[in-house]
Amino acid sequence: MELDARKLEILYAIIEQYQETGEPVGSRTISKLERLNFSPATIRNEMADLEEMGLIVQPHTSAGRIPTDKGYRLYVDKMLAEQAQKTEEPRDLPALPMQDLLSRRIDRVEEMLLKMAQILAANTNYTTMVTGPHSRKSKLKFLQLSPMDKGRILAVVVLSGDIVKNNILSLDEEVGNDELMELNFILNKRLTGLSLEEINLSVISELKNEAGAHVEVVAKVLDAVAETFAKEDSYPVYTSGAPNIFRYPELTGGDRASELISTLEEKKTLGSAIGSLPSESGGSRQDIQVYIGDEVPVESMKDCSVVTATYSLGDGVQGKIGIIGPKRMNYQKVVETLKETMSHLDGIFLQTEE
Amino acid sequence: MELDARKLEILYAIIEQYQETGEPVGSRTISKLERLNFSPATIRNEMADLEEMGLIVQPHTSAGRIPTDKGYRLYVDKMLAEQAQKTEEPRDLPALPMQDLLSRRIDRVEEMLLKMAQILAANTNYTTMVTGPHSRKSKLKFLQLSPMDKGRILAVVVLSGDIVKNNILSLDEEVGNDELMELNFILNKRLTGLSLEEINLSVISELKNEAGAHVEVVAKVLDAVAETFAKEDSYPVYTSGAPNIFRYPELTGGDRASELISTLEEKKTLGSAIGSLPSESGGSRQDIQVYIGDEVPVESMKDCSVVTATYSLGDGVQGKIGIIGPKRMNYQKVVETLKETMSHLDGIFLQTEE
DNA sequence: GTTAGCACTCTAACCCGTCGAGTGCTAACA
DNA sequence: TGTTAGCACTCGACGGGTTAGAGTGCTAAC
Repeated sequence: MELDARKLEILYAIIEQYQETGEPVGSRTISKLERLNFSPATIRNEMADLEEMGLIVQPHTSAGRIPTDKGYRLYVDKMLAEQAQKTEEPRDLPALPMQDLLSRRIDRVEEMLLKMAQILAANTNYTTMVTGPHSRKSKLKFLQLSPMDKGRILAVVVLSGDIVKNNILSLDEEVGNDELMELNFILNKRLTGLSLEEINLSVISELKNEAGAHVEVVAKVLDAVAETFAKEDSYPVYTSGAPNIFRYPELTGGDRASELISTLEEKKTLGSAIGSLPSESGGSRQDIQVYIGDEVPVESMKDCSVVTATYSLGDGVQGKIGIIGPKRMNYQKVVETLKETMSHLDGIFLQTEE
Repeated sequence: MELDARKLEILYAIIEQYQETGEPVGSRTISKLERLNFSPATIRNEMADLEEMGLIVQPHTSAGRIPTDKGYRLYVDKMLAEQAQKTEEPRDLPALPMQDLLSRRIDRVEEMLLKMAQILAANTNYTTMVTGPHSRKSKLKFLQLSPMDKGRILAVVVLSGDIVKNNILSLDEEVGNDELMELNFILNKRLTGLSLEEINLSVISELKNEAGAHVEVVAKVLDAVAETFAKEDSYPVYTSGAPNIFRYPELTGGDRASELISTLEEKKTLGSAIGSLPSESGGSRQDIQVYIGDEVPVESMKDCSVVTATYSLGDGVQGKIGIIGPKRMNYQKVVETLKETMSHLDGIFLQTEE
């Protein structure tokens, strides 16, 4: 079966119509379009072919057609190819209010990411998630021990990408102020610039030697450092716009809504599922992936599509932004919005890193 | 109309039955209970009286009865009074797995609160929210400036209650390491132990004098301190168990589910609504409040009940824990669980503050 | 290759009768 | 006087039958 230009036109028309209404699209509706001014009967013939090719289906006999995953895939691939062509976008989308993010003093990356998730959710009417920045290649930028109370010190650990984490350490022994300064110096000297793998036994034993009496402190600090590197909770996940799923009846039937909301609340699972998706920075500079239906690696999202982008803070530190919506989401708008967001982010980092 | 003991018994029986099933309760069901072994007709007479008193209603003619807000209120007040009586609880509830929290090194209060919300949600099958600790009387414990990159320094601000916040400050001028140490010393000397109100103009101008050339740094640090004190985002709100609302059909009909989830996602609004509830630590030591239906100060929760407890980290630093469920929630269990949680918390803080 | 016509199918909406749960009322009973 | 049995009544839930409308596939004509 040949997939000629007209069939494609019809497929796209069905997809776009279905995106708007969420209702199966009939032949009459299509035949009313200017660019496809044929009689319903003709359209029906073509639709039968499209169905045979597995691009559309009928939910039941005598209903209109809706696109299949395969149909969407065709549509999306075409669109992505076209987007790659035109380097300069007409940018007729309403500009995102990202200026806020830009102009604000960006002191905590995490806060900015949450804000970004919120803006994206509000603008797209889909659900968004952002994984915090992380990296295997991430390095220790510096660490700082400060006295707090009797018996407790504050250890601040900073990784590349400005990932900051505080740890309050309770000590059994008493450590004087000067000694703490000394420890600070030693620790930074030995550890700064190292990645997690590079902090091996030999480094540790050297450190312990130098630390002299304060082995306990060193051990606890190293724990804290390890924890900062560790995925488990230095891998925050921000979500926003969860209630948007209620806009799409096909996502809220049965227990689906409950399952989706649960998945979104379980940020750890979500983060590792989405965060570990490959970021094939192969071809284009813009690294945007589209997962449709069954392609989504999360069980409860098999009725959804997910569009992800990878952002990068330099030094190999990166994270993912995901937009989660119904399979009939407006891929075009989502992809463009994400691209725009990525350039904003680049702007911010050029400015910050300088 | 007299509200005698038997009427009360019947009311309680209706409430308890309705808690289990969520279905209107008929006279036959009640008459089958051992302690109320009367004929359905007798029960019906009593029920008619209870309805006249506004304690129960029929959703429609010829349906069973369900409790009104007023009915619940009576029930809850009675229960709270009884709880206040017996000082020693039999504690037949399954123990909460709070040991994890206790045994873990508590380095970040916020993390512990989130964990607590999760445990409570999992144990009660309701939705929980916890507002982060805050206080008008909160004091600056200490602050620490450290060099990060060229032109940027890390300012760590610690308030009483171990509220820690990081701020990355971008400076126009270059500040040497020794100068930074000096600034550190000056700032801590002047500011440690002060509350937000006490950091007034005279303190600030003194500081600026002492700082000499580095007025810019001082200004930015003060900004950072103010921000840490400020409610807006040092007032985090953690929620957990949002999907639990789907267990209760009366909360998910129509757009209610969507509105509830939205409210839970808008943590700021939620936090200020719940967080600003009075914590009348008047009578009992255990400060537990129950809000039923319309008493809940959040529009989208008028079909819910909310039970709150106030926790306190000493030094006037406190926050709230809220449990959100249907009006037919198991108040008894929720109140007891909250009480247990509060004693756990007390345990943790006695240990920490020591 | 396109179109009009037609018979067919399926869903959604509606009506209607039935069933069962539950009520209120009354009259009889202890 | 409080309790109970009996009875007529009401209402929601359920199932079946009908109808209206949307949309299809097929065939024959253009």
